[in-house]
Amino acid sequence: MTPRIGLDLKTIVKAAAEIADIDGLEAVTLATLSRKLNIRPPSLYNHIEGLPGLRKELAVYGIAELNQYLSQAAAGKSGDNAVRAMGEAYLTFARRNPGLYEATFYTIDMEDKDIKLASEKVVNLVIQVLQHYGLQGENAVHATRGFRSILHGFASIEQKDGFAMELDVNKSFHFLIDTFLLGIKR
Amino acid sequence: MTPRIGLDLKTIVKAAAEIADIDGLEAVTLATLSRKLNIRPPSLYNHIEGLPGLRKELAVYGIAELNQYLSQAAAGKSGDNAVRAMGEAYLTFARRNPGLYEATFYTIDMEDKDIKLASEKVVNLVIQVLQHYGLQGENAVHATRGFRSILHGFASIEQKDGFAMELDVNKSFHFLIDTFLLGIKR
DNA sequence: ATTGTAAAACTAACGACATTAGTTTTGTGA
DNA sequence: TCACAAAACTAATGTCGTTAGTTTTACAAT
Repeated sequence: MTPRIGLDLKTIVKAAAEIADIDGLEAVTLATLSRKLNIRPPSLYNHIEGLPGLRKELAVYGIAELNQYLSQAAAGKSGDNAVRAMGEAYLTFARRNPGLYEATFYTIDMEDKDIKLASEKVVNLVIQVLQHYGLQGENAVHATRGFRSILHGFASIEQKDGFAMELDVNKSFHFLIDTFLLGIKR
Repeated sequence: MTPRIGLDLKTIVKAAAEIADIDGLEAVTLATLSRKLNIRPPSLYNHIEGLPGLRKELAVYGIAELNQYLSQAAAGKSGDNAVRAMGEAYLTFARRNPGLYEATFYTIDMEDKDIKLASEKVVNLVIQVLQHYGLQGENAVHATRGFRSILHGFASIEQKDGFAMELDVNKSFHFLIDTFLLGIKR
């Protein structure tokens, strides 16, 4: 006896992502979300574990989406081409989904199994691409951490309007990726 | 006729910074802050313009503190030594003041005069240090943006416990700085 | 010492929010 | 048609930010 089907988690999380992208991550509340879905706030508790649960689901969804972007960008490429493509894809994702991107690193619990699993996929993808440079053992991890730092740092600062000057931001990004590629071939 | 003196802004902002560093930036509310200061929440409105105003003051204070760290680190040094010292100082600040550091880039209004002023000081300091490498015009700006991205990205990911593996985080940071220094000497 | 004054701190109240408890609705499978 | 379990609901509570209006209080001029 399968009981009635109401909202499903995917619909809820996507609605939350829309709010985050349009009005900012702070605007994602059980109140705004329930209004968008035409239900009363307590009904959400049938699907998520309160506001913290919603934020977690949003983070998992965002990390999975980011992984999609990166995988597709790197497919069929290697070396500098792959690295550049992944860099572009990362920035594109962050620009197209500012709120969802913010959710992927704001108030996330790294101990959580789902978060861990989704994150590992991204890390493994980057490690795989960087293997082309023949980095030995520890250095492969260092390089991966460095690449993530560069991408997140740039995307994050850009999102906060942190690049004050007029100068073309895309050029700055390419400069940074090139600097990384040069430095990595030590 | 100078009226009575109550709390001053510095005391308030420092108390807020303590809450942020101990319990996280989210825990900084007018309620928790007023409890810490032994006053009622509405009294805070005599000093700050609500919660948004408090967050702004916290950001300005944090950026100024960061600038202190960086200035002292770079004093008397140049080139790679200065860059490395600033990198260390940046990370040290973020580690010692996690909540305050987060406040420097979370919900900040870059249009705000005070925020702009404090930020420019940091940017100018970095530009000054990077001049040693003889970067021409645009490239100086690109390099500055890149350095900021690296530092913020690394500090931010580390703070969220984003570096899953056991491998020494400090080594990763040095690897990244070295990569940047190598790449910058193109 | 006394007193006026302006800032600072207060009480009271409101609306928005997350959350819990308990009730009603409803779709599906038997 | 009907049982039932999930889904959605109403009602209520406590916390928060904020506003309005009142009281307190320390300093400065008398």
